[in-house]
Amino acid sequence: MGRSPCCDKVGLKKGPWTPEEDQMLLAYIEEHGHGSWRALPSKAGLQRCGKSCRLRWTNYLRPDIKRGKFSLQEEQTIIQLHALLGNRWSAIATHLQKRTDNEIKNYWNTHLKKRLTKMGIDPVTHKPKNDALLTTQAGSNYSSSKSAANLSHMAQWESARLEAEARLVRQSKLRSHSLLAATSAAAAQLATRSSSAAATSIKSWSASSSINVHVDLESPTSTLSTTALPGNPISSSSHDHHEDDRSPSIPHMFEFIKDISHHHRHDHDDESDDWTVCQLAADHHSAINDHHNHIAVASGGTISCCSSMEAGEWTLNNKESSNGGGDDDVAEEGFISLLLCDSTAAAGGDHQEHGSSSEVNNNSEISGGGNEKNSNKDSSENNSGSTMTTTNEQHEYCEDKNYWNSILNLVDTSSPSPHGDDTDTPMF
DNA sequence: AAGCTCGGCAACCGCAATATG
DNA sequence: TCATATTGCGGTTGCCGAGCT
Repeated sequence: MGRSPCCDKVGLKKGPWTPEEDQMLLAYIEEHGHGSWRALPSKAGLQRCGKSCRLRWTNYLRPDIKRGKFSLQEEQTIIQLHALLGNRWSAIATHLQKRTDNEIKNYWNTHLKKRLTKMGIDPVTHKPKNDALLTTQAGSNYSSSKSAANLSHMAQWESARLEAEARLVRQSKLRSHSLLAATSAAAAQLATRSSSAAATSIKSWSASSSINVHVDLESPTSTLSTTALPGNPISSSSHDHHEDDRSPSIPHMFEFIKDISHHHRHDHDDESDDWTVCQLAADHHSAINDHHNHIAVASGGTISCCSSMEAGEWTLNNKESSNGGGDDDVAEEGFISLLLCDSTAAAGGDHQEHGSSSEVNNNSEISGGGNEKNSNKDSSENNSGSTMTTTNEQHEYCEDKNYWNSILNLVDTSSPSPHGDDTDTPMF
């Protein structure tokens, strides 16, 4: 049968820890390690439950915890990651070394959230709060499309991201089990399974973000189909799109990330990885804007986007990279790092392998910025005339980019660096 | 000086996922 | 396979100190 009953909570102390208790816990863990938290309190002579001990250790006593004021860099990272991950504090904490999820959560709730709110930014969606107002008041096509774009951009972003994450995870698993994963049959099977995983993820995400997304799990072509429900302008579908679905939001997000990277690592000699990712991102957006595009993320952080006139079918450009198999955490870590253009963290990801013909990025266009990149790709690969759309997108894209710039700039100005060494770092 | 309000943070609670017998 | 323990996580609470009236 199951395990022995859990510790009863009768007679166990609650509330703030005393220095003596801290000392007892520390001494015990230093000597024996924590092992089983359930058994620890009695062994250590503490009148606490194991859960309380674990919490105290992980959030306070652990020696590798950095305490004190958050640096500007840390604030930036938290905001970035929160925009990407939402309230997944533990995931955010993994990217902020020596900070606990609890600390980050508290800091967000007490500082950053309020700051964004003050600035008129919804801290949940990271979008201007007056979007809805604009929609209802203006009523013009442009305003509608802009607000729809703003509404949909996070949805599209999340959908694409989750799909990519799921694909990375699946492929990592697959590769760890077989060296023959590169066969087309395996790739097709992988695409099938990852679509389901992504669909589940998207369902989960849409539930948490109060956005209704219908996921068609029955597609015989392994198509991830997310269709906006009536009244919801959001659609991340690779098919079944409507006019309103076109959104410049993805590039603005990626441009945002690109700028973060450019700023954060401006002293790096080789920024090609950053640009590669951002170029990929821009292409990714182009692919999404095209109603019939394929997006594939191969293992090791290699992202491939390929365009097709065929109705939304997800394909996988299965590129074996040199870093071998990895576990799910590594895959996710790599992808998040990829999103953050953090080549240091993503060093194992070989995402510089981007020159294959199946991929659409082209570093020679870097200096042109995201707009040019998008339109270049659109014009070269999407022959379904999108000139007008592209022009509008560029306009809205610039506004969206300004939005992200303004967020971080305002955060910057409203939060003077405790170190006073960030004056040369315009956030974006 | 006393009372009140508010912000920050440590800790608790409850749920979900995972591990184990 | 199932039941239960354990662990991890995110939301929430409540204490405490600082600032204000």
